[in-house]
Amino acid sequence: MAAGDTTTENTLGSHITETLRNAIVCGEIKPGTKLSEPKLAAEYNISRGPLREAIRRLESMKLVKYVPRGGVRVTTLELPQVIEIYHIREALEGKAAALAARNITDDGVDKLKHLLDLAAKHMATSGGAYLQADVDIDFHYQVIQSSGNQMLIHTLCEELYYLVRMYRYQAALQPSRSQNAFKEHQHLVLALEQRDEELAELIMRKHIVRARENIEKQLKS
Amino acid sequence: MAAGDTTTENTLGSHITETLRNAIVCGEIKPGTKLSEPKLAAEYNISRGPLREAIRRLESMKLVKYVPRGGVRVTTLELPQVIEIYHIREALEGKAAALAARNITDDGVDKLKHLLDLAAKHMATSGGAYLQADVDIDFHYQVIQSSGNQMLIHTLCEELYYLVRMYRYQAALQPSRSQNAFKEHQHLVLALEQRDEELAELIMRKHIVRARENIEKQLKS
DNA sequence: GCTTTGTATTTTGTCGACAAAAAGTGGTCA
DNA sequence: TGACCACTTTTTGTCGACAAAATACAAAGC
Repeated sequence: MAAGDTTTENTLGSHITETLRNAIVCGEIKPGTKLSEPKLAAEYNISRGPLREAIRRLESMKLVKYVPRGGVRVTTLELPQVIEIYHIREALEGKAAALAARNITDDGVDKLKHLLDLAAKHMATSGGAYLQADVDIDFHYQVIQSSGNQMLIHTLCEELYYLVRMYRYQAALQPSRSQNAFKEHQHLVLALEQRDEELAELIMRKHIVRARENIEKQLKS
Repeated sequence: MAAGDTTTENTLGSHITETLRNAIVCGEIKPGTKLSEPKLAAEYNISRGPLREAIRRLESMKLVKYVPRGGVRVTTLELPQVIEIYHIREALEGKAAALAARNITDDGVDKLKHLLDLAAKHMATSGGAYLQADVDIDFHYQVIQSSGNQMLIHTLCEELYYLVRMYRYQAALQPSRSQNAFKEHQHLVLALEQRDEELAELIMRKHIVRARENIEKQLKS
């Protein structure tokens, strides 16, 4: 399983949160579906209390949209929303890269290099499908973690990234940009190794801008 | 009342959320306090159901910290956390300014100019206390709204800004930087009027960097 | 045939109660 | 005196039930 999974908390509420979160992210519960509390409670053999707690948490991850007295519906990701997300990623991950350049340890750099190695092997064996693999997301997670900014880490990894994953599952990105994306990651590691904050931020921002442009281009067909 | 207040939703849960949110932001419930569910429920004459819903929402605003089976405590803002927040603001509001330069209407520019006028009057009458007034926050809200990015607007205005306000209430910022901050706002409006994305982003980022540096300097005494 | 109105059903919002876990209390023994 | 243990109290997690609101549906009127 990829990075970023929260530890289980031994309570029904957090367990059902994870279950529903995965189901939504992976598309098992389709976008636009209305989440009926009685049905879900029956399905998972729990009462509505913990279920409502889970729904509130999914709401803060923006995976569902809640209308008072109207129930909740699974978020539908249309192109405009995806573009919005990528603008936020550009700003936030750019800053994360800058902070990482300031705070990353030699050990952290090694971890990133290791992930690049894994990616290279993966691309060699599976015909260049870098972006579809979890190793890409793992790379971004590692950079974010290296920023040392706890609130930034939480905002990105526990709130925004579930939406990113959700989009990936339903978009099934073409691997066309894999070669470029991989090289951009290599550049970023170089900048981080030199502790160059401005360059790291610039590279990360361009990386995400290109990803967004690729999505826009792709979704016009 | 300042901008950014959510509309009431006619449900006990959202009502108690607003009540508690205001109480925490204004410092009526002190940082570090444990929120006891039975006591709060008795105090506000509601059951624990809606109260728990409110707590989950406050959690997503990062106003309280929740430990499973350990209850919730009101967030304590120490200098490191405040610095983290300002780094995120720098990235997010910088991007908001850039998007605003792209999307703002002439009407939006007029609104910002009107806020500058209000600020000028306020400074003239109350001896330069610009930053302490809500008109400063209103200005930032208006810029963010002009970005047109709904998710960015929500992230900043409904999640991050309550923490910013909370810090303001407990820090009682000195008005020393008011003159400079006001001028920086003027510069930003100029850039927005010219629809210069890069300049708007740069000005906003510098503006927030300076605010952060001011806080760091001030809190070393 | 389409709209509208009134009824039935489902669903959400809210409550009070119980069980398990945590925190607090007091007493015993080294 | 201080550490450890048993017991009590409080608090959290969970459940089932009820009322109001929303939805679905059927019959009546145009």
